[in-house]
Amino acid sequence: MGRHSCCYKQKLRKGLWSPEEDEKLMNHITKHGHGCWSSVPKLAGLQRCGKSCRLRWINYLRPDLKRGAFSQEEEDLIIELHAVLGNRWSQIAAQLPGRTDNEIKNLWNSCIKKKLRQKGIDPNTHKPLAEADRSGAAPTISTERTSGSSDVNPSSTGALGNLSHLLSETAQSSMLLPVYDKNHPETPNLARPKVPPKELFLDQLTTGHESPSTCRSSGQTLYFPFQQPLGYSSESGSGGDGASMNSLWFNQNDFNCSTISTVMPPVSPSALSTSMGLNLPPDNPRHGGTGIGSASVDSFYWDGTNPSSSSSTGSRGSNSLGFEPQSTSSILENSVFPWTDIAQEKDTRAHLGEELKWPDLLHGTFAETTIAMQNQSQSLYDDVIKAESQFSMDGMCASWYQNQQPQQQMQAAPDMYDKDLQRMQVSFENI
DNA sequence: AAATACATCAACCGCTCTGCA
DNA sequence: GTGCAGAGCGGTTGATGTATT
Repeated sequence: MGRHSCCYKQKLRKGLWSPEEDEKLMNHITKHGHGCWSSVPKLAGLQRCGKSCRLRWINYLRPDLKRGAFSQEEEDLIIELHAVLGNRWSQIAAQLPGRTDNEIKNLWNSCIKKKLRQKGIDPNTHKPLAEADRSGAAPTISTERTSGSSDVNPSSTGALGNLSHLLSETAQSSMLLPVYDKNHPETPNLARPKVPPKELFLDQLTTGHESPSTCRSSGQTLYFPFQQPLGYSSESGSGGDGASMNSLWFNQNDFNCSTISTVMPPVSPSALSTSMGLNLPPDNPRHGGTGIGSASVDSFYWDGTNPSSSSSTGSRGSNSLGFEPQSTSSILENSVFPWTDIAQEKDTRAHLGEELKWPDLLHGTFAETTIAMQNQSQSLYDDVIKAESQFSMDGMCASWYQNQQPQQQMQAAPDMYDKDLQRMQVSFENI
């Protein structure tokens, strides 16, 4: 264990940051931005390596950081995201405004893991411990870098692991997924959104004509425009008996769009209905989110070309669901992100109650709290914008995407998706 | 009150990825 | 195509705080 290469050149400080160091770094970045991190310590007058400065800024000094305890909603979201993403903390953190990957990682390792085990859930597989034991399978979400970092192993268990089942179920759930067909050049490739949109449904995947390999997130997350809340219990009061617990887990037989959609914040069907212009058939329990396995979605599409109409062209069948993308602010106003208020409230309480830390003094905790409250909506707005920019689907969003996305983001899209698409492709080949 | 165990969290380390010359 | 440097990520460690004995 040697000192990091960038620290060899000179004797650099290590360990905890002093208030003076924090202030120097804060002042420097506030005035000049961080620019090249390796030059920050020199410019800021710090005996630290750039890496250390970066870490300190990202994890502690950044003004948009949310401090205080995690809300239950945040924890639930982390669990759901972890089920899909594995130990990709940075991607999980991207879904939690104001939270850092380090913070989430610590929470997971110190707290959530334990809670899940107490509930009888294997934190690695998100399945009941008993079931995991029976299968004798190794944890599907590896914690060892040598085994391909922390990717979810789709060949065994876990949310993505159920994708094969999902694909086989798509006769009853023609759900849109980003797909790419190299044999069909006209197929809209997400990586090249200028190609005209074309609706592709999951059932096309099952024909073997389509590969999901264009669905990719690069340091980002897969996004799906709908969400069924998963049943991870907020409370552990049911005890550790996996059979009696009220928590739900990702079961291979239960995987469906709700599982995939866990990468989106929890959104109730009603919220979708009211907030996103999603028209849910009132008497169709399949859309009611009554539980895992009940969320199969019939032809479910997003008509980006006609955002004002919920009965726009392209719907398939009488029970097709047309929904329209509304403005993000509208979505927020309608509480599509239900944790927001709760988290804010809890965070505010935490702010008021907890001992002031040095950065709080630097920023002025109370002022920051107020500002944070004021900025929360904007922050979430930005986050959603970011999320929307990362989400793209064939046929569903291409035209909307073209209308909404800045040219820069469109150009960035190809690279955004390549890596994880490759991973997914490999995974699918192994199914 | 002291010792010990446990929990939490900030920071470090090594690795991979990416952009550039 | 190759090598280098910077950025970023995830795993791990160690210090500190808290609870328990």
